[in-house]
Amino acid sequence: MIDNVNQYMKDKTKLIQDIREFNRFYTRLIGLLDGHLLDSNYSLAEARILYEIYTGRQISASQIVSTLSMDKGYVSRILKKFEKDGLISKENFSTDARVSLLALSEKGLKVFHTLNQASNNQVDTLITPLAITKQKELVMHMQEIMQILNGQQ
Amino acid sequence: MIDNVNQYMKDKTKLIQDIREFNRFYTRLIGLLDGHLLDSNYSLAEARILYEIYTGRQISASQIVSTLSMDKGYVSRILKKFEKDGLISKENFSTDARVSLLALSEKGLKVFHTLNQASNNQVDTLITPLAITKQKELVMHMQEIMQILNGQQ
DNA sequence: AAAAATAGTTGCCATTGTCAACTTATTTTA
DNA sequence: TAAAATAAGTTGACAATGGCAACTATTTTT
Repeated sequence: MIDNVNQYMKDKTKLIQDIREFNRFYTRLIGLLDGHLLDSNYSLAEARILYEIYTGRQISASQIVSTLSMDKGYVSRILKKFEKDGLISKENFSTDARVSLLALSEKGLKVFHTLNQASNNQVDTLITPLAITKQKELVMHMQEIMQILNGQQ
Repeated sequence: MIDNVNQYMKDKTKLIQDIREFNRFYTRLIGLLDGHLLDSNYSLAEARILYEIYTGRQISASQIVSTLSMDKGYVSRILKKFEKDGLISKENFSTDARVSLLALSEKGLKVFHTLNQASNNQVDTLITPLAITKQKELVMHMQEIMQILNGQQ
């Protein structure tokens, strides 16, 4: 009985180590990918926010804050910069005057597509050396991980 | 023929989108894990360097620079802080006077273990809700991803 | 032996990010 | 329904992070 508990603990410790190895691996990988994204005038944080606005269409600042776990002051400033650069438009949310809904302007969409294309190219470069079957396996494993960690997709 | 090429492009575009979705997912996850690590006096960059010294034992600054893709000036400063805090010792490398070999001191080891334990606990919390079989599957998928992206493990 | 390259340090500086206080609007509670 | 609590967003102040280039001291290359 005690031995079973011990064995369980050892197994779990091993699993935790393995997960952390992956985390380090992927931290490095993402660091490389994101680092070189910075040929543009936009930082990683900015690109992430831009992405949220793009997919969210009519998203509020506080939604961005919570999905990206960023400081609201920080997000506020970035949004201000986006406005100054003409990347987004704000619209008053009908039923709550505290809230503005954000959307990309023409120009914002253009900037987004540029960044997006750059990111696509990086991932393309990453997987191009792999056989197509390997590429598909890779994605499959990624989706499984998301499924497991999310409960569902 | 042309159709085959088109189909191939479409498939690849889809794969790239899927990979980027995972990257965003994992960026958020790692952000959450690392963010809360900062109850300590050490930043993520510092923790990563500490980890490299721990596992590398007798590692040089330039090795850290290259494995973590960090600026050498930045690394130099962090190492100086570690020395000031008494976390590391430097030893002259016999055959090259430009190089020092770094190792954790007693105290450095203690700090490392504290940070390490905190990280372990976070991962533990992450996977505890999962059935053990799911935990094992999770790790398996992670290892497959590393294998695929690294060519070999 | 001169030139080029490498390891590491330092100064300078811009960006990034955190925290708390504050305003305005909304929701909850008594 | 008035007061209190909460939420959205802004702003000021400031610290932490990190990039870049110049520099010294070695070592390697030509």
